[in-house]
Amino acid sequence: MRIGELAAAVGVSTRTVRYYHQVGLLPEPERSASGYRVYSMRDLVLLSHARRLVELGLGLDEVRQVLADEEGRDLGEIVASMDAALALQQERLAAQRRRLAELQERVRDGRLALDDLPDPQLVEFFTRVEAAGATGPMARLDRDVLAFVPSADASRWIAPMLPLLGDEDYTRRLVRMYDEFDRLADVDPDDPAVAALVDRILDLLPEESLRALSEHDLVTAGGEFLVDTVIEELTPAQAAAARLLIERTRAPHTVTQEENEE
Amino acid sequence: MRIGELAAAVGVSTRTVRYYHQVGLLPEPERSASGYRVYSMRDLVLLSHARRLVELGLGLDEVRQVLADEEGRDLGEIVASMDAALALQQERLAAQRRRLAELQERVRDGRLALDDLPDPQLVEFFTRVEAAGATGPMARLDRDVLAFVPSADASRWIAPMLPLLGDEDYTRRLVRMYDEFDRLADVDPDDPAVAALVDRILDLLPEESLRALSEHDLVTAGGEFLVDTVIEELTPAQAAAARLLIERTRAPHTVTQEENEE
DNA sequence: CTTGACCTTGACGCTCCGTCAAGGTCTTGA
DNA sequence: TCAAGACCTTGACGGAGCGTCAAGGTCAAG
Repeated sequence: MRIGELAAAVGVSTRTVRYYHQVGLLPEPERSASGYRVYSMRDLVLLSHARRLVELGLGLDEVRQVLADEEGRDLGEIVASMDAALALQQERLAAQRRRLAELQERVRDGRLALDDLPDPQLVEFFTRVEAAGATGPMARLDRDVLAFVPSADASRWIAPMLPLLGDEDYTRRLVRMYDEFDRLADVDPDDPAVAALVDRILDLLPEESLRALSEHDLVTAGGEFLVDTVIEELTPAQAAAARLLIERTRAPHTVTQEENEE
Repeated sequence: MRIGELAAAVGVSTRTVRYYHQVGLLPEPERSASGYRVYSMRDLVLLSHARRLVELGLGLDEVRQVLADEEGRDLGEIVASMDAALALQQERLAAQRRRLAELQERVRDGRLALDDLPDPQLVEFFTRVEAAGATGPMARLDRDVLAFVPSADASRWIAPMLPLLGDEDYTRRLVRMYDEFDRLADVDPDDPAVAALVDRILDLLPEESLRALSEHDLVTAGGEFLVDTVIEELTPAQAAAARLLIERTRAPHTVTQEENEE
């Protein structure tokens, strides 16, 4: 039997057989006068045994060990650990399919799949706010941040605002807020418009949102760097506003003016 | 944000991020004066979105397509086909675990895991025959052949002999048969011992086995080459015996002498 | 100023083979 | 008998998704 026949009989390629010789998984057989490999039934059995193990998922070196160990004693252990690994994979697969189903659902009814917010409440919030006209850089940045922050935190922050979106006037003011933040871009950091905007924001956001933000804020949620990164993307005046906002939410926000002396 | 922070935030290595740039999965960000890559929140969101898709099992080029399609319209299709693929994987996993469980069982009680016969009846047959002393080359070859032939065929051939193994005398004669086949090695192909052994074998094997062998013989079961290969492993006299045996089982074996004029 | 933690590009390694390439060999049919 | 076509040989590269040096340059802290 030559290599092609052997390979065909077991259902692998000749390259595979040669590779198995190369890595010592199968013994090199005798050669014919012309240098061809000549195989026997023994090789056929060895190869098909090896393939069974490979197809069960063992790596080639594990197979080599099993084939080398005339007893194959610890094959039991190997199999047991493989089974454990498979069970774990099954769980992961099931979890993946669950997530896929979720994603599928989101793709179907809400069409924003790309920027993939981690929570349906966030999706709803930004869908509505963007529909109302908040499409500038600051709205985008806000959305990006919320897409990254753990969704439990983010929704604690956003959820209290959802009912308010029924009020058209409120929504308009939210949009204006984003808008004014954008327009802060070219302003001087010491301009009173900065503090004024922060005041308006503190006024606009529901208490619960502010409390959620202060208790579990960006620093503890996303790591220190997150705040820094966000602020670095802003112009100086915008950065000043952001820092001020954070500081004011951290202190009980009812006590606003006394503590801030800068 | 520099590459290390970005990577840590998303939970990948810096090498991964650079690789994603290299393959165009993520846009190269701005560089600082010193050449460091500087990332923004946008990149953070893009990367973590990409990772979600990768962890769901998409290949990197699929992820690139999804990210490139700003709309991501056919993401629905992709997700659907992925789900199908996952379902298929789940089935395969389940099947693998079943096979693993079988193997585990075989490893536990019958310890012959190495030569891994495909059928418990074959295992029993050879366990008993070898225990009775058939350990020579011919017995080994027979086992190898049976290990390779589809197990349904092989067991149709072997099963009728199992009950006979209860008879010690019968078993002894089986062992002698293997033995004599081995001792045919150095004999001349024309020696009358060849035909004599074949007669004894035909006499010894149960009719059902012979019928199974003739109806569904090695040629149709394992392919032409199998017979040739086996015969090439034998000495001339053994080969002659094998050929004679095959021929005699093919013809109704009750009519033995008349047809064979060679 | 030195250390140590980062960053840069470039290159090789890993698994399990697939896929040429550049030959030599065997079988078959005209 | 000779050519064609199917096989065989070794050797080398490719590839998916990064890990892991190597040989430098940068940055913050002590």
